[in-house]
Amino acid sequence: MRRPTLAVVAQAAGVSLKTASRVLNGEPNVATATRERVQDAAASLGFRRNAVAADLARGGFSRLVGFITGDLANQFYSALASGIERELREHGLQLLTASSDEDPEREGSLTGELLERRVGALIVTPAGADHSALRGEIAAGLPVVVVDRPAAGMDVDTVVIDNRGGTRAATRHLLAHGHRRIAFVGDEPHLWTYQERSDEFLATMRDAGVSDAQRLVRSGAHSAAAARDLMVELLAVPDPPTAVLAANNRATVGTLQALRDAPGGAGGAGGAGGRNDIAVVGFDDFELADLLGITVVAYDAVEMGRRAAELAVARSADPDRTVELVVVPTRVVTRGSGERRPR
Amino acid sequence: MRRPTLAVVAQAAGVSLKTASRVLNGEPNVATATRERVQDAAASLGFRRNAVAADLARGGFSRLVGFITGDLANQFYSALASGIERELREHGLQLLTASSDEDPEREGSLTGELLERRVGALIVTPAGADHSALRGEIAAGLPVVVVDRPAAGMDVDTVVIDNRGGTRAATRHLLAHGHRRIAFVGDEPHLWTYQERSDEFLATMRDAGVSDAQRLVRSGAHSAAAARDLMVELLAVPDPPTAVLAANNRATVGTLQALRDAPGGAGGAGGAGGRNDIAVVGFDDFELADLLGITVVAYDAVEMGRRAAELAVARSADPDRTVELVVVPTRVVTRGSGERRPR
DNA sequence: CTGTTAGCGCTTTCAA
DNA sequence: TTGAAAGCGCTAACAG
Repeated sequence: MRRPTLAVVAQAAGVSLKTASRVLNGEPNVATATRERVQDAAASLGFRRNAVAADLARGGFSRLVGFITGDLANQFYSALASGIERELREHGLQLLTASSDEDPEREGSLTGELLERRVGALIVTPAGADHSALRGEIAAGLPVVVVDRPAAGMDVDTVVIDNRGGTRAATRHLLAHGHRRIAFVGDEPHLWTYQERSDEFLATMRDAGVSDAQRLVRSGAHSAAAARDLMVELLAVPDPPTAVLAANNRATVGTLQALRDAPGGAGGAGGAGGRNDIAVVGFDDFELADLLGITVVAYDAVEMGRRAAELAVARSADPDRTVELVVVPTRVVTRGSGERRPR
Repeated sequence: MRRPTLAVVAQAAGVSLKTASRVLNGEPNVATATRERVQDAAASLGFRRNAVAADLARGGFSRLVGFITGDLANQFYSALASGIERELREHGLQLLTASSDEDPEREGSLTGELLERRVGALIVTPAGADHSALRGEIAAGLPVVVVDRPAAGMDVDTVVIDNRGGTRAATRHLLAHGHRRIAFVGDEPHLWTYQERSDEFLATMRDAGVSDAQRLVRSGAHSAAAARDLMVELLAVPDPPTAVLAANNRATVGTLQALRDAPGGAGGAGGAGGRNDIAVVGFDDFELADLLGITVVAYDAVEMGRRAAELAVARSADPDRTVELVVVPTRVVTRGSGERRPR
């Protein structure tokens, strides 16, 4: 597939290459007649400017922004991508996505590939703890924005959820409904978000005078299945919980499955479970939480992506601006499951 | 941010530009000593090859594949994107995504932008009916693959769901459980998927001896809210339905909301609704359908994306291969809601 | 208003 | 085994 070049268009229109360039880029100082001649030629030849060549000529940078994330099939990441893409588009930039599958090594090689593509900026949800590759690029002046988890020890623009605020609000919500025995079902303990959320949970419980909250804290709920197992176990401990704070959406699903399948409880037929006497609040909103009547800590993931892209654009424009930390607010959405009182 | 170029590396290594190029591209016929010298120089200078320049020199085509879709925040599309990206990566290609918001005009301009970026292929979920822009590109030799909906009147590689097969299976499933009064809640009537599904629904009903099935067919359920309204109305007609086929995931959600909020029925407390005597089968699987006990027609959206990317790659390799139509199979996943019998 | 002349960073002949 | 030179398609001065 051979496309007509600017030179061909220029020749067809009987003008110089530069004049054709001016017309096709909408630059001023071209006679109307000439302009039309060029436009006609371009149209009839089916000309499309070559953005690759243009970027190269302009100094080697493309109008592409890279986004390296865990997996686009995950709702949270795709919401981020959607927000990023929207914001970039406002600035005439395009989004280049790559999935790391949360594998630090893969993240490294993807970073390399995107850099070879000369992306103008990079947005990353860091999988690993080693950001040495990125550090070099940042030092070299590449605008980098980190989303969802901060990059330890790096002075870089960051967008994160208000994990502590959300956890505190959720915990207080359950406390306010009379619960004292509250379980916490969290993700892998090495994750930053786990640490933030579990820490704040314990602190809030302590402030409320519950000193042995640690007793009902569990980690490892990276999948719904794992969460279910954890919840099954929690239901069997002495002095079992009357309420649960599920610290991510898979934890919430697993928790609900365990409660549904649990024997005893107040009965009830619906999806809310066999143990629908136990209060549940989930971190992360999800489609159908409404239908299931699940109270959650919600936040706007699309907006998070948008803010990240905004930071990337801002830093491209001014490499010397001070590093910014954006904390996305959360809110408790009450839908019933979190308002049950202990019996 | 000024990056070292090949020329700089070559100079540092004391070789010609071409030799450096050979080394960095892993080409043969370079003395081992020379090779090492170049590699050292590249490493210490932090050299990264410029893929933009390389592609340009090689003939103007980038190793990028464009994906134009409705909205990445939509689960279905992001699953497609995930599958596409995975497959492309196998072939050393990168994914460039753009959201059209289902706006044909926007789709057109995005197509233009991606073409300017000289994508090597284009994967599209067509929003509009006018594919004239694409047609020209295809004629010019650009590999184009269409996903989810066929592009009317265009001879192009296509990946679609087995809409008719899935609908038939779902309808028969409900018929087999004794239902005759089955409602169909579908998307916007102008959508190809709506037509396929509603057509097949009516045909299957007719085959089963139900000639007035049209009576309970509704369209316009593009959002859950719209679907809910439609279902509320359906519950109020004379001889109301004893079962519902919700023809997309938003329709399913809305239907369930309407059933939950409906007065009367067999009672019950859970998310399955106040009218949990009415059977429900949804087209499209969704997270938590399991928890809600919803029977659905499921298919693998990630696999759809993968197949689409596969076709794009195949056509890039061989522009003259015959056009292919991939029909992704569906299966009925029984979870309870579709197995209720009419009372 | 319009054209000429150099590149951008790399690949690709074709020689040496 | 290595290198010199000529582009890829476009933009960016600087002249006319």
